[in-house]
Amino acid sequence: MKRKITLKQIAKELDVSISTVSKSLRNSLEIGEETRLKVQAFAKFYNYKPNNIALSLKNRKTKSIGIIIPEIVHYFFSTVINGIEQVANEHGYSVVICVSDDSFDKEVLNMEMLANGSIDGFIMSLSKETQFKGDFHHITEVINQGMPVVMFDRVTNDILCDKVIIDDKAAAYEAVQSLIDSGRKKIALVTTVDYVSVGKLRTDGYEKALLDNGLPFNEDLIIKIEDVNTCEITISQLLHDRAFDAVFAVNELFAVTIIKTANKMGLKVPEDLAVIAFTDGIISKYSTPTITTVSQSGEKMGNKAAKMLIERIEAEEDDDEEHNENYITEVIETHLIKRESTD
Amino acid sequence: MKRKITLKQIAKELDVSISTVSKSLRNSLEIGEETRLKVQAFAKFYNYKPNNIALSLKNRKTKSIGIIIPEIVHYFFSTVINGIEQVANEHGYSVVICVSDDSFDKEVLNMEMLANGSIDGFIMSLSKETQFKGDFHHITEVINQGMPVVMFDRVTNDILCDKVIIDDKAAAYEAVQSLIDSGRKKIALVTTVDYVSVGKLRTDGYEKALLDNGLPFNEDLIIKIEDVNTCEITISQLLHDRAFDAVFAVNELFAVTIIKTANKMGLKVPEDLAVIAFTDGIISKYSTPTITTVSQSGEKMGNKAAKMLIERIEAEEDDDEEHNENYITEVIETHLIKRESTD
DNA sequence: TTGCTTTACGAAAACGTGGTAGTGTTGAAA
DNA sequence: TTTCAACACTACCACGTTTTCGTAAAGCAA
Repeated sequence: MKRKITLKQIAKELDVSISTVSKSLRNSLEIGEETRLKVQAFAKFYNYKPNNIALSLKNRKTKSIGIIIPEIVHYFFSTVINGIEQVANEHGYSVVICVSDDSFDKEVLNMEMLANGSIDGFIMSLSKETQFKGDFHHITEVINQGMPVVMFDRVTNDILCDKVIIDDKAAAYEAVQSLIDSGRKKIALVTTVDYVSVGKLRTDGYEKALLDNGLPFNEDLIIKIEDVNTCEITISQLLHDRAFDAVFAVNELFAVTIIKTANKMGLKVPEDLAVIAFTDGIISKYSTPTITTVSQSGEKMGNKAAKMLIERIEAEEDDDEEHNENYITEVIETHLIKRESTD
Repeated sequence: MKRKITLKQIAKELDVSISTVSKSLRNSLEIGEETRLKVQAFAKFYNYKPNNIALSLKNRKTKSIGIIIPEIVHYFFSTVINGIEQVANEHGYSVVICVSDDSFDKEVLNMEMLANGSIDGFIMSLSKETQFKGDFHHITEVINQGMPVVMFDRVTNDILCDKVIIDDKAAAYEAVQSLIDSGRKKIALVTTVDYVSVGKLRTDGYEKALLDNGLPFNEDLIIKIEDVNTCEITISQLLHDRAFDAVFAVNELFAVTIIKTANKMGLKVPEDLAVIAFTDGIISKYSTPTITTVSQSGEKMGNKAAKMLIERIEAEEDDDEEHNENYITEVIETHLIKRESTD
């Protein structure tokens, strides 16, 4: 077991100075050819690689970016990570991932842990609890320290930074409109609790689509679910009353649960009940029937977010203390993927 | 925008030496109370936090662990990451994630990138290509440098290190046995190509269960699939011939595809065809019918792997250059989760 | 020989930290 | 008065790099 070799050890072994070794390896003309080649050969033999940590300290750049997300066992978030990782890798960056578990405290802790020099910038999606509390001091702090932050999906207007989102309202509008176009009149919305930003926006789009089509906006048809386990009971109640003939669910887990509940009650999808889900995940593709969804390319979001962050990071290098704050919000396109759960 | 404050800056500002500041903050008795409190107040005000990079360099410990996996948009792997992250977080470690994309080159590149001081140890699952090539020099190299490595799920006997696996053979045996117990005679195995270690082991278990029960082992009933898209065609052909009445699939994607194919052909699951899948994922829970699976707790594997790695890392600190090489292989328990796809 | 330029290398600082060893002052005991 | 300990703090080193500056030796012209 030989620990990794350092410049110092090479220098000692070859009886030259550290600087000579360093320069030889970077092919500096300052060093005579003989010495240079000797050093290079030696370094190659011992498989010398510069120590990243030392480089980070010197350059004040870690070449790694931090990702803070609410969950990782989650189709959408893992596609985003995938997207980030691709771009990061292309640019020689590593990604450090922290899971907030939708907890405010964990989010803060994780950010503090990474903010002390471990990374060059953050890409994050807010935890539910953070959105609920509306407390973003940890993010402000990081930004004030000059560390770039890009938020995606679950964002907030209270923080000025680059953002990557989808037009949740428009996407919801489009989905509901398509249900209306196929003749549905009583469309339910199954959503999360209000403080999750995207839930709110999707609700807005739902409402607008109804009103624009002269349909009544009925509060009773908005079903707010905190936990997917309580979903079934609520749904079956309403289905029993035949209160709606179509449903727009803000995620595919809700959607598949609704379909299963409907099936149990002898209702057929899509004949008796049309279903559209937000977020195109793996369940929608493989459930029976397959589910019509609003696609929301996590990979694209990740790509874009990583590009924006790296651009910021590398811009800072040049301008040095001169970062211009014209933050941009990128909107990723969505489209409706029609499958069997609608007609 | 104020950059993070350092000991040096505090020292300068308060006109004391850097050591005084450092000691004051660590509550050393060497420093008089007055100075100590003054420094602490100042540090608190400017929100001083020691720089992680400098600490890493000094301590030769990064407090982060590297994860190399073939895919991230993958239920099993993401649960493993989740498990690792939990334990890592508890112990004050961060996780750096690299995706090999099942490519040998990427795996090597990623490992090299992280091995130069960025992390204290690896947790990894081999890429398909690496298993195919049988080239593990990059791993040996890392281990020789004294960096602990824990492999999980897709492992190899050619590398000596700690491992976390499930007993693929026994689990497959159990699944097939349960199909036999329910009266099935013609059981097909839908698996991946041979070089993936787990695929091989599961095949072995399948074969043993058949032979132990006096059933013929028929090569024709082993369906090797490289790409899930080709699955449907092959399957429908065999189903058409009524060649089998039960199927054991090595992953849930294969299983759900088989069920859908069977349904299209008018076959009923489980009446006409019983299905068991390896790896309990989200699809099995939500497909129709829900799928009986061999649960393989990724989270537990992640927990265990992280614990083993951190133990190694922190053992090295003490023994220093004295690591004992009695590597262990931890076998995580599996069990059959019976759902609707079997009777 | 003197003075100047090249060549080829070395010393040292810097990045931020933390521990060990050292230093100077004060007060009290011998 | 001398000596010694306690106190309060500073100096210095190491971690591994890169880079700037310095300089000795050699070569060359005058």
